[in-house]
Amino acid sequence: MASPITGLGATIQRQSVTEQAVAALREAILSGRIAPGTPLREAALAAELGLSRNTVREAARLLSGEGLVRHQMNRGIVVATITAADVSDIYAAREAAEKAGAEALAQHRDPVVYQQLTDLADQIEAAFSRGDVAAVLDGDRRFHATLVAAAGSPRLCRFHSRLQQEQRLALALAERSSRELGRTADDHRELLHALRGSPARATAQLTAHLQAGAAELQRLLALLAQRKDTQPPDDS
Amino acid sequence: MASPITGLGATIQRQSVTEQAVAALREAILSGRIAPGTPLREAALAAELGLSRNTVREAARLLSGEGLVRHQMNRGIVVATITAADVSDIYAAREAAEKAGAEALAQHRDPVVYQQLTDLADQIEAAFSRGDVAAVLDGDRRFHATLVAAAGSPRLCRFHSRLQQEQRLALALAERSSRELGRTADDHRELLHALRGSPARATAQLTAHLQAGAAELQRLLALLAQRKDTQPPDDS
DNA sequence: TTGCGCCTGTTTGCTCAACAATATGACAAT
DNA sequence: ATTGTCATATTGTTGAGCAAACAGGCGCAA
Repeated sequence: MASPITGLGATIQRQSVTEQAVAALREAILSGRIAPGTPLREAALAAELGLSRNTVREAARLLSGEGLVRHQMNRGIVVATITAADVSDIYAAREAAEKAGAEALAQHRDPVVYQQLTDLADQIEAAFSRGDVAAVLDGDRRFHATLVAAAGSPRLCRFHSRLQQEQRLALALAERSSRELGRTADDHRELLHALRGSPARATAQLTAHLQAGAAELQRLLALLAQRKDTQPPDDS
Repeated sequence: MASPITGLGATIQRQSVTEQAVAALREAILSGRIAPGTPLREAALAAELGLSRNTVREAARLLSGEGLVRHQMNRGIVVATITAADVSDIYAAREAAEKAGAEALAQHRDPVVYQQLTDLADQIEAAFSRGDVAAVLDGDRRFHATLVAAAGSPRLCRFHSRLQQEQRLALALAERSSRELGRTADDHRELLHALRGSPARATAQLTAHLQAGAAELQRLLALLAQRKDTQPPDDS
């Protein structure tokens, strides 16, 4: 209707200051530069980001919708913290979403998706063998996101990516923490193989994969908590 | 830890003005008092609600996170509209969530949940037989919410209720529109029966139930759109 | 010591007023 | 019919400001 010339649809998009603030804060939080539990002082943020307090407040409301931040009446904004209960909840929800993807994939058997998954499994393995933890985690995220995308539901994808975001928040501190994720070596290959098989096998393997992941994250979380308890004064 | 006396946990909670505004707007939107597609003028809203424009903006950001409202850069806030594509998306996502609930239920077979579902099915039937459309729809929502709750994942529940909210938005206008939902008579009894049976039967029936619902909503939506096209000047 | 009220600085919740940038619709010019 | 121009409405964002709520320290009484 409006653009019969070329496929240039929604290419142009400006970013409001608020949106930029959201992006900046999200990045800072997810990268672990702002630790979970940290109170966010509005005035300080406004000063640091070089914008008004009102704008910061709007940004915070957006982030609150993403679950990265929590508002406490008259007490301000706090970076969300992920408890053990949250972790199991997140993984339960992920399982629901990814099972939908696996089932859809088992039906349409789209070769493109399989190709993407194979590539990602390769990338993960490569990253793993060269000890690039961040790349492994990123690959893992994309692998599972692709799986969910196979269901073809944008809302499910958004939900899932929100879950992944929260999960990422959980290990924001441990992001570059050693080889705790030893299992991820060829786990994805195995999962991919199962995804090529019968639906039952696929979902079973998926469940196992996720439960292993959840358990591992739980363990890592407990470890971190313990470390925090042992050496409270860490300021240098 | 903090309240060892009685189960009074988070009973006390104040509502900020912003939250009240959110509640008021949400109610107005879901009840159909503000039609989908309506632009929300900040100044007008501020005046009507008796608060500042900035607060309205914050509330809008919150609602945007709920998907009830959309922001368009320099063009303002618009009540979200649900397209046919959205409807199928919503139902696909709902299916994923509710299947998780059905599977969990098939495992633990919690009699309490079955009881709740039975009660709700009764309520729905009663409401249906006395022609109370709103009550039928409400019962339907609660039935499916209870099913999802059986999975025991708060995040999944929130996601599902958000989906239901969007769905509700879709038929905000048609809420009291006749007996279009004839099928809902004992459909839930049937579904409940299947939920008591094997997991396979349960999910199959659930899929059927939801697809029927989606189709019906699509039809109703098309009908409304057509009606809109036929008599554009409806102002009396 | 423990518990209590009181005071004080800090931070939030919210308002108000203002201004630049942008969109929108009408109108004139081509 | 298309384009340029312009007035108007609305948004994006700022900055200041104030009342209320919180947090922590201090002193006083039990």
